[in-house]
Amino acid sequence: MTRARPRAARAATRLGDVARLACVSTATVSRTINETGAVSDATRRRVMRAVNKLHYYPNAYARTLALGRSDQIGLLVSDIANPFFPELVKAIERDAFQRGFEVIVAETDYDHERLGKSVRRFLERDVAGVIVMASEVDLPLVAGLARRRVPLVFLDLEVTGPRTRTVSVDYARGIDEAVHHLALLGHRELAYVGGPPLLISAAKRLQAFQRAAARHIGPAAKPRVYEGDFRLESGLRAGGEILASRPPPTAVLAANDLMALGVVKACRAQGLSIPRDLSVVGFDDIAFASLSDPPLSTVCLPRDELARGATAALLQSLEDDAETAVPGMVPTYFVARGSTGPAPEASPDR
Amino acid sequence: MTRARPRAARAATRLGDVARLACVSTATVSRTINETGAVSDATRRRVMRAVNKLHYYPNAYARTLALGRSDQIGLLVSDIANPFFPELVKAIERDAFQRGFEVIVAETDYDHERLGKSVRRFLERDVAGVIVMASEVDLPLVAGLARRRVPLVFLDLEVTGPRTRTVSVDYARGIDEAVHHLALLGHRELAYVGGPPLLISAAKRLQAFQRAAARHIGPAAKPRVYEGDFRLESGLRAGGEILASRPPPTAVLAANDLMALGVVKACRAQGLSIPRDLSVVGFDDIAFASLSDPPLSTVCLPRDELARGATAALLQSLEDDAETAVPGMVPTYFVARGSTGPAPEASPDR
DNA sequence: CGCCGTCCTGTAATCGCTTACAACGCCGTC
DNA sequence: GACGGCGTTGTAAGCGATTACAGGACGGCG
Repeated sequence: MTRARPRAARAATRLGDVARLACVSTATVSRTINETGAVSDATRRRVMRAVNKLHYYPNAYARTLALGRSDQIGLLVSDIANPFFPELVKAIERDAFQRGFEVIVAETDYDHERLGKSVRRFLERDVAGVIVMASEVDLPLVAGLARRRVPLVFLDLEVTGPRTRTVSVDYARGIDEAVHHLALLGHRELAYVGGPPLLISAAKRLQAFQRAAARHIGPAAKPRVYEGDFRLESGLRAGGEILASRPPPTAVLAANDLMALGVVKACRAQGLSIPRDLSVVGFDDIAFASLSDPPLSTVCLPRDELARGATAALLQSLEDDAETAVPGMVPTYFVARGSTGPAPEASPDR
Repeated sequence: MTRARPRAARAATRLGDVARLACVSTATVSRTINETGAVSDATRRRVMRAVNKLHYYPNAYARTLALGRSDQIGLLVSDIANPFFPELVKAIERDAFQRGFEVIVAETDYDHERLGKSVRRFLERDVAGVIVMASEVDLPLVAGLARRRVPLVFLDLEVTGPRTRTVSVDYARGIDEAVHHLALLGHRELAYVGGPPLLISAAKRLQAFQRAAARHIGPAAKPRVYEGDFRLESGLRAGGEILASRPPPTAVLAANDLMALGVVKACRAQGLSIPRDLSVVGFDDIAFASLSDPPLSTVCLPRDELARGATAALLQSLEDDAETAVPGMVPTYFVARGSTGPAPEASPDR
């Protein structure tokens, strides 16, 4: 258990120490360091010398407390081990840093309890705003943030409310391109590996897929849909089921690259060749999509644009208090690589 | 620039508000919430009701300031977009959380200035300790932390000093296994793609490689060494150079998987087949090593063990003030997959 | 020479929480 | 009935910064 951790023994030097050494008041030291208020050259030099001599640096907690604001923004993601996220985190941190903010990253691990803890942590830290890129958000928790009037930005999740902005993803375009590509290659029997149906982003991807299938394959097409959880293993499992199904589909589209790679792995395990026996399309275009075996055809969701949209939207919320939420929209587009090819000649029946 | 951000308008409810509503003193509320000190049942209930009614949560900054400690530990990594790191971060966060600590992750991006900023941030946050897994550490910065008597744990970097512990990596074993494996397959001309030579971890890997080559190929073997920077692009570049060299090597070992995948990509770009034309071995065993084309033979550096070793070492530093640093040692081992095969029959000359 | 504005600096209140210390009520004991 | 101890609660002094406000020095001007 966590108990009785003692007050830290190491005593950092404080503003007062610097003040004493420089023979000035703490107010003057503060003004010098923060360049707020006039300080004579001679004094400034004296103070700076003391600062350097004592290796002083301000205590962030005291500073935040006195200032009444933290210049931190929270970023809530599902799973940093999913390679989609580090790239996003990096891009957001870069953007935020330039504007004078620091990012606290919290991970939900697709788990409601952890989500709750993360939100609480954000509140305790008094974040200036929160960017959410995790589908498993529930409303009570959003309410917690809204009550504190914390501006929110949802990525790929159309949540509306005061001080709430949205950067959404145009799934339709990229997925439509992908299905069109498959249709042109002669595929008629498609399968789809989706995310947890309760996740809105998963539902939207599925819907985009079904519309595209109806359009490009035909309204009677009833592609089979398998349920995954966005992790590789679930793609592997779904891949096994897909290969066992009759008639077997000739192409599979997965709701993210990890699951698509899982399907690929399942095929390899059965000695099948991609794209000869099965075409596979992923979603996200993570860095490894282009390195897999074979390079994965996928729908690219550009991280940089998402990040830029997110920080822009959040800062807009912070500056204007205006409720004029201009929703951002990030496009997606299909990238053809090696995992898609012509449909096999004969399908068993039909 | 960052100026004149106003004090936040949203007023959070404070301890005092709860106290007033519950008709008790702030001391009692604090004792109730933190379960420190006796509080009668009736009072506790009254306080908790007020807490819930007001949606109160404590202000982390004030709390930290009053407590004089932060229960945060710093984690310094080079690059979270390198897939080796998220897994490590995750494992460390899990471990630390169980022991009541929170992790602040800072990224150096292989850059000294950012390293400096990160260290300063740690100091301003008064972290209880720091775990470092980034090779580009320079001593002045370590000194900054040491001066504050902050316990340090270095992963894969034998830094000695007071309150400094080390978890090191036994490169020799895995790399020796890898080279032995290549030698058994008949390879005689090896090439190596290393990291920046100034990075100690890169130097150690190289040294382990050279020793292994001398042992398994012969003391006269002079494998060519190419310099990369641990990023995929540098492997791609090195791969190009390797393929252009005469006589071409028959096997390449890279100092991490990303560069190895770069080499693979370079081969594919030239229409060469792996492992028929060239065997490639990586290092780290990131999740995608097993999914690349072909699955990458690599030396596994187990993240979980590294994380466990790190948190264990840090907590030991925090609890005992003893200087009895028991250095941890994490093994590495070779994993044969599809990117290594028999050496091509005829080599052009010799 | 007195007054006033400008610059610089110091005093002290404040941010929200923890906690040492003191006070109080209640019981059981001698 | 006085006293000591225990359990509960309140008072107020920090934690280390920021900053409103006041004061002092200095120079220019009438």
